[in-house]
Amino acid sequence: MKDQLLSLFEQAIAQLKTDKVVPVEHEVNVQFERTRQKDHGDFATNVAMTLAKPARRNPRELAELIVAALPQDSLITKVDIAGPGFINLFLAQDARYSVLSTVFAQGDVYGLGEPNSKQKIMVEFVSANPTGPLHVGHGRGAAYGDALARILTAAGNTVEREYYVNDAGRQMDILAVSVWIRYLQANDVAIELPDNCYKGDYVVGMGQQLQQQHGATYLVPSEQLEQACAGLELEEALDAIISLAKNQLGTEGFDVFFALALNSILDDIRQDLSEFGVDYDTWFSERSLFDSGKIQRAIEKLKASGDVYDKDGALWFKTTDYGDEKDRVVVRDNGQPTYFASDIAYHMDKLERGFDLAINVWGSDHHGYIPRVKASLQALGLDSDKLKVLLVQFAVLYRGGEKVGMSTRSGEFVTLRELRDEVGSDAARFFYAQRKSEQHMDFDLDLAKSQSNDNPMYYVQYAHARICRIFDTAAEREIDTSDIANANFAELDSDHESTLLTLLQRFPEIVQTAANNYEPHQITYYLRDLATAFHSYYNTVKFLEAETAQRNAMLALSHACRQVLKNGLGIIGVGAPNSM
RNA sequence: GUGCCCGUAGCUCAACUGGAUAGAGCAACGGCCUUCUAAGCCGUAGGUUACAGGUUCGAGUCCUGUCGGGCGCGCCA
Repeated sequence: MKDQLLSLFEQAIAQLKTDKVVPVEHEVNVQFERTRQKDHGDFATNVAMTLAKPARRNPRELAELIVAALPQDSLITKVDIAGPGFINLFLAQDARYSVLSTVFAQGDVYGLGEPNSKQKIMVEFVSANPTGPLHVGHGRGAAYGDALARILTAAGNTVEREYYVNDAGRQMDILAVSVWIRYLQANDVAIELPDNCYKGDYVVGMGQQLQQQHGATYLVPSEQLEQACAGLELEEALDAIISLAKNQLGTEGFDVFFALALNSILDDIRQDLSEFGVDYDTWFSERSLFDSGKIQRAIEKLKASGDVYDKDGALWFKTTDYGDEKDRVVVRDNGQPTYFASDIAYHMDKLERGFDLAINVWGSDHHGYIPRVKASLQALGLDSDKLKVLLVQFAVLYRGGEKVGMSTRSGEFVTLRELRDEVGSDAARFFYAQRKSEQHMDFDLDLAKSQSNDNPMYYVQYAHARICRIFDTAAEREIDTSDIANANFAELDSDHESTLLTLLQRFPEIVQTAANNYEPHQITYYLRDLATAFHSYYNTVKFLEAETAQRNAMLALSHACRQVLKNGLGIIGVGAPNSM
C-alpha cells in the first residue's frame, strides 16, 4: 500500500525536478503516515513541508504543484491540501476491501513476514542468577524478552532464545553453604543461618532433602564453625564458612550441596518459565566457559592485541581506550578471572556463533556495564554493533501502598509463580507487555491480583470469544457461512466498518514497527484498538439478522477481525479463547 | 559528586519516533440487557505534557539549564 503511494509521489517529484521546481540534486525522502482523524483521509505526507526550503517556495504552494504532478491512479479517490502543507490522501473503497481477501487467503500468517527471510538473531533474556526462584521483577524481563523474540520471528527473522546461567562465582558458593547449613539444622546441629546467606524457604527444603538422602555424612560440629568465624565481619565470616565447608567436605562433598542447589533451582526456573509460555533454545553455562578454555582464549587474544596490562598483581583491560570510564580488572591478583572475564568470553562466543544481531535484555541496573562489554568486542576485533543491549526498568512493587523488597538473599520477595497463580500467566504477560520497556513501572500487587478482570487482556480476548460465538450461533441457526470469503464487501460502507478495515490493514505495519523498534507494547495497544472498534461495531447491529448479502459481508469482516486478534495475541504469547 | 534512564488527566500508561485539536484504561458521574456473551456499548467530566529558555513552517518528542524520582559508579555477581 505504502509502496504504491511512494512510487506515485516519486514520479510527481521527478516531474518537479525536470521542471526545475525542486533542485535536481536534492535527495527526497517521502514519508507517509496514517492519519489520526478521518477528515484527514487515510494517509498523509509532509513532503511539501520538507521540500519548501530547498525549493524556496511556501509549503502550500509546493503541495499544489506536487498534487498537480501526481499521476492518475485508481488507488486514490481524493487528494486534499491541508493545514501548513500536508497532502492528505483518500483511498478508494476497493483498496480498503482488499485486506479482507488477503486475511482469508493468509489466515494464521496474515501480518507476518516471510519466515526466515531476514536476520539471524539471538535474544538473551532473564538470565537470573540460579540462586532462587524467579520473582516478579524477572517476570517483566521474561515477558518482554519472549514477546520481543516472537515479534522478531513474526517480522521474518530467525530467532534463538538463550538463558545465560551464572553458575560460577561466590554467590553459588554462598548458596551451597546456605543449603549445607540448613542440612546441618535438619541434623539438629545448633547453628544459626548467617544473615547474608540465602534465607528463602526453598533452601530449607533442599537441606531437609539432603538430610534424608545422606543422613549425617556431611556433619561438622558447630564449635568448628563458630571458631572459624570468630571475630570476623559478616562477609568475611561467610567466606570463612565457605572455606571450611570446602575443606571439611572435600570437592565431592561440597559438590553434593552445590549441584543439588543449582540443579533444583534451575529446574524450577525452567519449569516456571515454561509455564509462563517462555521456552529457550539454549541454556548457556558460565562454568562451561572455564571448562572449554574460552575464557583463557579470550584473555590470550587481549594480551596479543595489547589491550591488557599488569597492575598491582592483577590483569587490567584498558577499556578506557574504547570510551569506558575507567579500566577494569579481568584477572584478580589471586589468579581468579572476574565476572567480567566470563562475560568477555561469553559475548565473544556469542558473536562467533554467527548471529547477525545479538540482543541482550538486561535490567536497567546493569546499564553501566554496556561500555565495557562493547569495548571487549571491539578489542577482540568483533563488530560491537552486532550486540544490542535493551534495558528493562525494574518494576517497583507495591502491596497495600507499601513498597515491597525484592532481595533474593533476604528471601523477601514475591515470586513469579505466586503472581501467575493469582492472575494467570496470560494476564501477567499481557500486563507486562503493555509497558514500554524503558518506562519505569509501578506494579500494584493487590490490584494485579484482586482486579485481574480489569486486565485489558480480557477485553481483547472477549472480542475474540464473541466472534466465535457469532459463528457458533450461525451454525445453530443453520446459516451457511462457508462462502463468506466471496461476499460482496461493498456492503461494508458504515463508519464502523471502514474503521475496522483500516485497522486490519494496519496490522502488518504494526508488526514491522514493533519489530524495528523492539516494542511489544505496540501490539497490545493495537489489539486494544481493534477490540474496541469491534465491540463498538457489535453493539450497533445484529449480524445474523441482516439480509443475506449484508450478513455475509459483516461475517466476513468479523472473521477477519477474529483472525487478526488471534494472530496478534499469539505474537505476544497470549492465547485466544473461543469462549469465556 | 558524576554518568545513564525517567517525569504526560486523581491513578496506571499511550502518542505511528519532529506533525494537524495530546489519547486509552482504571476511579467518578449519567444512560443502554426479552435479541449473536453487559468481561460489552453510548455519553459527561478530567491537561500550562515538572519548570525556564533555545532550535524551525511545527516540539510531549531534539539542545541547554533548573527541580524531582530510579539506577549505576567493586580485584561483587
